[in-house]
Amino acid sequence: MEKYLLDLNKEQRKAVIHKDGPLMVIAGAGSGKTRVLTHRIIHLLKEGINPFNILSLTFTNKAAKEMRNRIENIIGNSISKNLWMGTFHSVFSRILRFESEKINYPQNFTIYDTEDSKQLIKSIIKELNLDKDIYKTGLIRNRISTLKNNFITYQKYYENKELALQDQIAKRVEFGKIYQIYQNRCHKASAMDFDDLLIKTYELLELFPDLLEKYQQKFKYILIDEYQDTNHIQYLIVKKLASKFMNICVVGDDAQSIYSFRGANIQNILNFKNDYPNYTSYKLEQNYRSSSTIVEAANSIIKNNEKQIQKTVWTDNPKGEKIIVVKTTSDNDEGRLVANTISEIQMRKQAHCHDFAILYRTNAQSRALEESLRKKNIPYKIYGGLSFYQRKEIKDLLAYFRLAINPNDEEALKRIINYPRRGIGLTTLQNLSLMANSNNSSIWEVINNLDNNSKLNNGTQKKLKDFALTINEFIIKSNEKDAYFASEEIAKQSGIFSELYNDKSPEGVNRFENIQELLNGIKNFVEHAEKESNKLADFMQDVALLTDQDTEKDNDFNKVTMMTVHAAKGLEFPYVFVVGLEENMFPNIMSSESQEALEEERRLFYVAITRAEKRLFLSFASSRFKWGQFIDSEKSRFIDEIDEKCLEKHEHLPSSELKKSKKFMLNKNQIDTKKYALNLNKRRLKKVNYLTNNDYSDTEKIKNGMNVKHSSFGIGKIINISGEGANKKATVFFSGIGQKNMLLKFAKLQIVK
DNA sequence: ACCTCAAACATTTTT
DNA sequence: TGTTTGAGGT
Repeated sequence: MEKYLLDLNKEQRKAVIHKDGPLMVIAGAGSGKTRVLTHRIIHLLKEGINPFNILSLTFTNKAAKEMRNRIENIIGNSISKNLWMGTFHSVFSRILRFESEKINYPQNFTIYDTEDSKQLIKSIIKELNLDKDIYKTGLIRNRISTLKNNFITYQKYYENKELALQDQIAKRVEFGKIYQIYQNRCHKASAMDFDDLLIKTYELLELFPDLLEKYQQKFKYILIDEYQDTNHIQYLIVKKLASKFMNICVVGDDAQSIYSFRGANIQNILNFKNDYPNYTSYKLEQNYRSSSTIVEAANSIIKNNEKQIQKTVWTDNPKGEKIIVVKTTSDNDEGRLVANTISEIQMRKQAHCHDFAILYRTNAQSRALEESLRKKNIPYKIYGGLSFYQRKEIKDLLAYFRLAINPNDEEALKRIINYPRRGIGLTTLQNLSLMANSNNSSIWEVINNLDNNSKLNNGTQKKLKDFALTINEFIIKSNEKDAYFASEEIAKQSGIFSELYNDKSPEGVNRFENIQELLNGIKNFVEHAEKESNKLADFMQDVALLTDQDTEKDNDFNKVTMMTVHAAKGLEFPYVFVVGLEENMFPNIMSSESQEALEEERRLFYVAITRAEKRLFLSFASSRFKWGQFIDSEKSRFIDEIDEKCLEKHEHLPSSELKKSKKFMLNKNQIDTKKYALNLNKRRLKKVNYLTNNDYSDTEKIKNGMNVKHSSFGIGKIINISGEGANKKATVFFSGIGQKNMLLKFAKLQIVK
């Protein structure tokens, strides 16, 4: 037997060497799902299948990368690099760029991220003069996205009475109009949102039989990871592609389907047998990851769900220690508990930071945990939240890049037309937008073809012409020079570089460093790219599809991982903390209405605890700080669903500094109301301070040359005074920060002698 | 056009 | 509690 088949168990091996035809692998948590996929691909290659004929779709870029690496290690880079491997979105965007003219898009189309989509919807709602309290941008975007994921275009929406009725009930009668305009504007901007990448691919295959034939021939073997999380449109595409050779292999676990909010349809995996009647299926039920206690606990939870494919996950692993469940008084207390436990285990067992993960239901929970870890000097990394590419300064610079590649990109243009300041304000932009809409062109086309427009005064026209000149130069540079050269030029000439360089505040310095990091990344890209594909457009192709996990830095290696349970899917850690196990939190309040939603929360919890290899810690707080006040909370029902004999329950006694006020601890409500009152008082005090300051401040006494103290900037020197009375202003120089103009009325400056 | 502060608002998960 | 929006002033 070949070496690569030796380290597989019987079932795994059957799945790997299965001949042609539809194949479904139901893989329980920790049962070696990725191993089966990679080995199957290796097996196909060994059997002489051309790597160009294999399409492997994963859920994240990271998973794709990891698979490619594993395959490369066994079979070599020259073969593995030719595999089609990536997320649905990245693979299909590549195909769409290749075939773009067929669907009437330029090759350099932009990919709008969620924020771009929201901004566009916001402007459409404004232009239509609709009530923004009824038409909430987030909701509208979600609805459009859900419709698209179910392959309901705006045309189909108009034909569907039931959907129209839903919107009538929600008093959003203009929804269809917004959807239609949104779609047209995206097209006019040569932009696609995430969902378009799927829809347009399907349309491409539907409208052009020759293309369908071409890609069916190309992708003779199709493998799909995390099949339980595919949505309807993905399902349709795959079905079309696979319909000729039927060599489709799907791997998944219905018990880990957690993305229904994104349109994932658990029916896809449950109905596989109907779609492909002559299918074969294997079940991987042996768990290699977790202690038997953890496996048993996981089983006891998931059996509460009604809808599922029957399977029994078991393990040969030792029993291990019991799962610790701890009740804490507050979210901060929970944070301290986690931090203390981590450092304790680290000392006793010589575990490394990267052995630990803290998982939570919502991103907002990271704050309290972060604070506790910082206090204990435990290094950590947070995934999710604001990723590198989402930061303002990065998005600003990227917007210039986007414009250089596709000047019709409306959202990019709006973002930077007045950043850095060049005196093109809201009124001008509104005018431009109106003109663009009326002659059905893009804003850029209006700006680029200005000839003595009567609606704009001469000064404004001059500014716009200058802007057009700049962008046109960027277009030329990005076409002619390599990505690094072009991006550096753009960073400098746009004014972003100096804008950030001159900001010497700590945040400003950080922003400047981020810009440099981006440029370094581009430099790296150019050094590794082929000559013919080292342009800025090549670099920008996938940027919108990158996430936090794809940009891991080297120095992030030995750190405690903090992430949402969703983000933890597919990962494993020796020690796992699942925090915030409270009703309305986990299960989340948004999911409490329906049985289906609750079952999904349960699957999410199942995913959470099956991440753990050795030890699992569950915690909940009886009170949590939210929206500026303490909210009482109850233990999550999921804890009670776990088999008692797997658990060891504790109540966490707060650390020493709180023990001093022990008498308050007798009644948690008491301490909460106390804290709350204290907080209120603080706020009131702030207000009073502000008022009194107004009356008795040193406003009148402050003179040029004096040293003053500011609450956040520290000591500075007055270098200029202007205005009188309430409008009296001072220019103050703070060392290390720079000059600031401030109204004395508000600045609360104290004279320093 | 730009700047500032206070009021209003908001948290589910993400390619 | 943080962040975004809007009013009102320059």
